[in-house]
Amino acid sequence: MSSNNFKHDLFTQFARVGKALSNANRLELLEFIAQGERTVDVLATLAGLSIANTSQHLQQLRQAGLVTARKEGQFVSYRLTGDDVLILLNSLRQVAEHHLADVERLVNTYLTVKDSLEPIPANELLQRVRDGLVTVMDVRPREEYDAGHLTGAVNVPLAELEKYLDQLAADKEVVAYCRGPHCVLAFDAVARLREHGLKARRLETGYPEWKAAGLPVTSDSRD
Amino acid sequence: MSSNNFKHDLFTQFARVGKALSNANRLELLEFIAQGERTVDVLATLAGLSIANTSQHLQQLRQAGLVTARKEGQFVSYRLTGDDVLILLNSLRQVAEHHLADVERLVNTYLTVKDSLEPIPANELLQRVRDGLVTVMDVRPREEYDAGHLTGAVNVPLAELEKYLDQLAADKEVVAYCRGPHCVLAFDAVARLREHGLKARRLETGYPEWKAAGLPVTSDSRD
DNA sequence: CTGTTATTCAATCGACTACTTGAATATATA
DNA sequence: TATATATTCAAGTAGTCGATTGAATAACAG
Repeated sequence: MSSNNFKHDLFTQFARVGKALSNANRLELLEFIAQGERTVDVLATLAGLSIANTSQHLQQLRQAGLVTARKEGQFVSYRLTGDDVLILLNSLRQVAEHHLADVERLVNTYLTVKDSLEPIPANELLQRVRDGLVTVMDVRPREEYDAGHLTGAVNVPLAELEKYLDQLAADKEVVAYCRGPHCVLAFDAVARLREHGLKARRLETGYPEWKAAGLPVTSDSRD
Repeated sequence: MSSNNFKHDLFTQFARVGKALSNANRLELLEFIAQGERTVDVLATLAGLSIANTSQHLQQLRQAGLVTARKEGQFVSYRLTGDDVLILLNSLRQVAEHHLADVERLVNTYLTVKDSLEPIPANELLQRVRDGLVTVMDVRPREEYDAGHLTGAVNVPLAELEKYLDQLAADKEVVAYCRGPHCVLAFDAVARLREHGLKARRLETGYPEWKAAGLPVTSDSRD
C-alpha cells in the first residue's frame, strides 16, 4: 500500500525535527539563536562547545528546518526560520515541565525561592511600564542586550548589579528578565535586589518570547 | 558556575522529550494513542510493528512523560498524559510542514490538492455548506455526535471511515472536524481521505468552538 | 495445576550519534 | 601575493539506538 508508505514517510520527516530536538546542546544553541542572529563562533563560545562541533549541530538544525544560515563576509549567521519554531520550543518545555518529575526536582533544587519570586506576565508588565510604575532591567550580557531588548529596559549585567543599586529609583519596582523562562540570571538578580531591600520580580518569560509576541523591542545595532 | 550545570541539566531533560519524538514509529504510535486509550497489541497491529518492539517504544514514550500506562486485567492501556502533548505534536507537525521542503514535496506528490494543509475557517465552511460545495464529516464517536454536531454533518467514526468511502460524493470536498483545533481525529481523517484520492481538509476549530460561536448545531437526542 | 494470552525483559547485531582532530575552503587583510 | 580568520568537511572512536529473537512475568481459563 503506497498510502501507508506516505504516512510513514511523513512521520519520518516529522521525526527529523524531533531528532534535532533530541540533544541538549542543540536545544541550548536554539535558545541562543532564538534571541537573535548569531555567528558560529559566538554560539560555540556561549554553549561551551568546539567550533567544529557547533558547526555540525547547526547543520543538523538547518537540515531539520529549524534555523537558516546567512553568509556575510567571512561570517555565517544563523537565525530561527520562524516564530513557529519558538512555539514548538515552548511547548516542548511545557510538556517537559509538566510531565517529567526530574525537571520539577531540578527546578526546586536550584531555585529554592521559586514561588516567592512571583513572575509578572508580559502583558501586565507592558501596562505597568506605560504607567511608569516599574524599572525594566535586562540582566543579560551587553552584546545580547545590544542585539535586541525590551523597549525601555536598562542593561545591568549581573556582575555589575551592585554598582547600579543607587541609581535605581527606590520607589519603583524592578522587573528583571533575561533569555527565557528558565534563564537563571533573572532569578539571581531578583534575589540580590531583594537582599538590598528593593521590590523586585522577574518577567514570566524572556526576551525571545516578548519579541515573538510582537511587543515593543529595540536594537542598538543592525540585527 | 552552578547555574551552567543547572541549565545544562534542564536542557538534558528537555532533550529526553525531543528524543522520544525522534523516531517515526514512535510518532505514529503517539498519533494512535492520541485518538484514545489503546492496548499494546492493538498499537502494534496499527503500526505494523512487533509486539516487543512496540512495548519498547511505549516505554520510551512513558519515560519521556508523553504517555501513561494503566493495567486492567491482562491488558495494559496507554494514553497521552495531557492535552499539552497534543499541542506539542501539532506544533511539531506545523514546523515540519512549514520548513521541511521534503514534506511539501511528499505532500504534493501524494495529494492532489495543493493548499490542502490549510484548515478551513468556520465562517468559510458555513458559506460553502450553503453553496452545497462540501460534505461535512464529524469523525467523533457516535455518542459525541449524538450529543450535538454541526447541522448537516454526517457522522463517520474514524474506525469506519473506509466503509463510507463509496458513499461520499466524489466531486464534493470533504471537511472533517472533531473535538477542537488540536484533535487529531480530524487530521487523521483528512490524511486517510486523501490517501484514497479525495479532496479533504479539516475545520480550523472543532465542535465546541463552532457551538460557542453561535453557529447552527443539531442534537439528535435529549441533551 | 496446566496451558494460554498479554506484556515486558534480556541479549544481540548492524547502523547511527556525538565529539575530537586535522585538513580544506572561502573571505578578508596586509 | 601571502597570511590570518571563519567556517565546513572528513575520518576515527566510543557509545547509543532500533529491531529481532527468545525467555520471563503475570493474569486468566479450564
